[in-house]
Amino acid sequence: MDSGGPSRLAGLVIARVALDIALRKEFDYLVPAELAAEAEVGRRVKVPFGRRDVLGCIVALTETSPHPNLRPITQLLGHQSQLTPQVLELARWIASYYCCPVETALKSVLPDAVRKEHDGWRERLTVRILPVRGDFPKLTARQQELWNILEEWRELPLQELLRLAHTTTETIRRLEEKGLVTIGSEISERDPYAADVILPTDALTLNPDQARSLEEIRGALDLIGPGPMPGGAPPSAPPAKPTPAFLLHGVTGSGKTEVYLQAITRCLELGRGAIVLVPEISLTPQTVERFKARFNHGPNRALVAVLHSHLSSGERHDEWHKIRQGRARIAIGARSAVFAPVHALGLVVVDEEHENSYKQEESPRYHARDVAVVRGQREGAVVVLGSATPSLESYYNAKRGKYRLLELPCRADNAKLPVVRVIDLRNESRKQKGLQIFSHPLREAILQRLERHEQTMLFLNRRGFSTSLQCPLCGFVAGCPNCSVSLTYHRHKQKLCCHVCGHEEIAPTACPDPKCRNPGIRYAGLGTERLEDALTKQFPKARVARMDSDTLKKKEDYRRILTDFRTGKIDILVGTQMIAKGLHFPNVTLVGIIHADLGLHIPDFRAGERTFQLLTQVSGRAGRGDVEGEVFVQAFTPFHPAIQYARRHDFQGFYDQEMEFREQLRYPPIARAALITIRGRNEEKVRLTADHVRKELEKTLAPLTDIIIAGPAPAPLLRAETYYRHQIMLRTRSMSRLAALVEPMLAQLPLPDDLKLIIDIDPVNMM
DNA sequence: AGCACGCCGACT
DNA sequence: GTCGGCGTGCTC
Repeated sequence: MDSGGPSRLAGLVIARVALDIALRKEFDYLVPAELAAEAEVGRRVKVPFGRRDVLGCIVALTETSPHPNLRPITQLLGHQSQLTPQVLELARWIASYYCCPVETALKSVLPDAVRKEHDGWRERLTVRILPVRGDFPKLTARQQELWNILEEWRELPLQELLRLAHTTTETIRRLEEKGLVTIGSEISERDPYAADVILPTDALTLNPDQARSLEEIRGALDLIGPGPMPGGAPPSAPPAKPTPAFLLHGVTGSGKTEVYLQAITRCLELGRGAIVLVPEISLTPQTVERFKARFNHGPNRALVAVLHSHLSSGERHDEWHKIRQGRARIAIGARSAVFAPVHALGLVVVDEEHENSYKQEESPRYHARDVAVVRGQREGAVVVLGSATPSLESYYNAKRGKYRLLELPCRADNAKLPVVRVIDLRNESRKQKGLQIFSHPLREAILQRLERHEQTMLFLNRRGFSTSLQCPLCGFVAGCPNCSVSLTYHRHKQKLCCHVCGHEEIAPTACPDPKCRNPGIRYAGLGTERLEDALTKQFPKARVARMDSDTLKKKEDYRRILTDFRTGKIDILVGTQMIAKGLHFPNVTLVGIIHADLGLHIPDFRAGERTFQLLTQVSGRAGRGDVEGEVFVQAFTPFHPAIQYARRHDFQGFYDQEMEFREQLRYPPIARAALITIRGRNEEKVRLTADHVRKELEKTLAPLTDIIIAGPAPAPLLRAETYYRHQIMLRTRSMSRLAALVEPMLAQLPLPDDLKLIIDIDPVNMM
């Protein structure tokens, strides 16, 4: 072949490959004839790259390439294409919308466990009985015992057999020699929930609101029609106009999950699969169990596959393949499960759609809820977003008809929403000498619950014992050496900890300033650790447990504490926002929010929205049985709208009020935002570069008439993990137009290599 | 991302 | 005279 011109050989197959390294460039390779039959778009490959081998993914097949001297693909990985065309297209959309290289988007779309060069299947030695030919050989007692067990199981992994029969490999070898069994290596699928006993459940009776919502969703599902049945008619063409996503706004305890479950039932009846997204934190055994209990029984075992970060790499590999091979029709998982390669996708549910954990805080900085909506649209699947406290973005979309609003205004069992009392901590500190952690009414309420053997949950969104360590004589405050925050005292560890970078140091007993050395150093501010301590002192008879990321060291801790609480071994559960999510315990009749305005004064335009959501969610933990619940909200700014609307369970009121503010300042959801951060160790350099980036942006974005460029300004947390950060915020009506202009500009912008530029589209965390 | 090529300072 | 610093550029 001549080496001067492009490769253009008739009948020759050329694969365009996106490599696993983010080069913003795709490379062409020859497909050797012996691989041609199997090479398809979406297949992972190993290719030569320079003097080494690199893994990548075929993104297109062609017959021509502008490049001479193509090298051949070394190897096709796995047994089938790992990326369905739909998921590949989704990755392309993510790259263009979230301004990142396609390679980066592809990385998120396939779990690491599936991207590896070698198959992730677990092979185990397995013992299987053989049909007995001729006379049954004579066996020793031990061998006979073993045979009896094997006759019952027919086939068993060697390790399990050893455990079951209390014997050794040698005995099994004897049976093999006698021709009774074979020992072979076989793929054995891991099942992360193997140990769980899950009893099947039937559909619950819906109340009228639930039934109406379900009818609407079913209607939309029927409209997209049946999926490809095995051997049946081909699937009907997707409707020309996709159904808008549903926003299911249901108060806490309104039975949203039952609506999802019954919608999924219809989806399965249509021969289609479903994805259920839940925030990582609520991906508890209870949640998974609820889905498995409804769908994982009868002839259709392994219908539900689970994807989340606590699985081992091998478990994740196997769960993913269950979905890819069509053995699982329902994928349930956190953020990245939105990419699950579900066959004939019919329904995507995003539970607690307002949750910030759906936003990935590293590139690609996608929002799983928004990706779900886009995926649904493209694949003609129905999307249901559910929340008791929808994000303003979603509610706004519902108001202007982009989503269809479904409402569940009542609790499913007709229980009343709890009575919420707001306590003015300013008055309390005047009445009592100094500030008490528990106001008088809250203390009385706790005592009452202890007497009545009812349970209490106390919520404080701050870990540790004290927020800061201060010397009252010289004014010294212990700060983090790497970040611009003060260190939190953790008494149990006897350490000062940075909640931003994880830095820890021994807690001093005197002022560390050599000129001061004052032993009267003070710990100020309140965290969950101190709250727990105060409880055990003030209510010595109460059994108290704390749940925050400090007490959940092991995988099982979460489950253990919740089980203890459920079974009544704990009277009072203290925790951070971890306890705000989806847990329901009928015996909890009191919820106390120790410091409601903690998150209210952080410099973030969503501070009010977050507080409203948190208060509403936490309040929702109270009173789900037949006893009415009571909530005490302690606050220094009791008349703040976020607190007052939450007190009245008035989402609509909060929305209207908050939207006025967003409209005035043209903040999301009125406009869309993008946050550009420049970070580096030299603050001056960061500042100057940020100024320069702004000038470049002004030029590039001139065609956008509605653009607002704010900043650069120091990030609210100026220094984090030793890096100084300055930010520029962009706002516009059309993010896709902005992204299309900004991405190429940033890609070719020369930056000093000790600086990094990060672009975050639709940012959630402004710090 | 890696790795080579390439052009200027302190070593055998 | 050579080893080695990391700037620039390339890999189908």
